[in-house]
Amino acid sequence: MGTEFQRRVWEAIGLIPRGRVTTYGEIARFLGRPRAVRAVGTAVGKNPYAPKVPCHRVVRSDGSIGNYSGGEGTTTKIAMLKEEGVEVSKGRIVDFARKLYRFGNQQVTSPSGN
DNA sequence: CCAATGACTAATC
DNA sequence: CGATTAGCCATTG
Repeated sequence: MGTEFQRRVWEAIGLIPRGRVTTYGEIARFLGRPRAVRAVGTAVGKNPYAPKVPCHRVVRSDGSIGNYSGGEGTTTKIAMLKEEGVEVSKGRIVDFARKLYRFGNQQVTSPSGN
């Protein structure tokens, strides 16, 4: 199903915690192709695991909703986000900076932290 | 392989 | 802030 690249994108999306969102750029960077945002967008759009992969948690870099292929499109996307606690106002994520999820956010218990 | 496309992004007007 | 342009990359014909 799909290519390696696409699978990686879908997997990355699966790592997004509920109530949070991420951007195509973050995913692209996570995959090691920070300039392949277009390719990421295309891959997400081809995501056959619609409900399986929380692709609705992927928004634009400016906090705007972006696009969506399922249901009523962006409307459904916004509705699902709201269900998870992500408010959307005027097509933009409310408090985007705080809702944004970044990969590699993993806290590495620094051995000599400090 | 070349050309076109797309759930994007950043810069400019 | 809205509209346009150019850049970028994987996928598809």
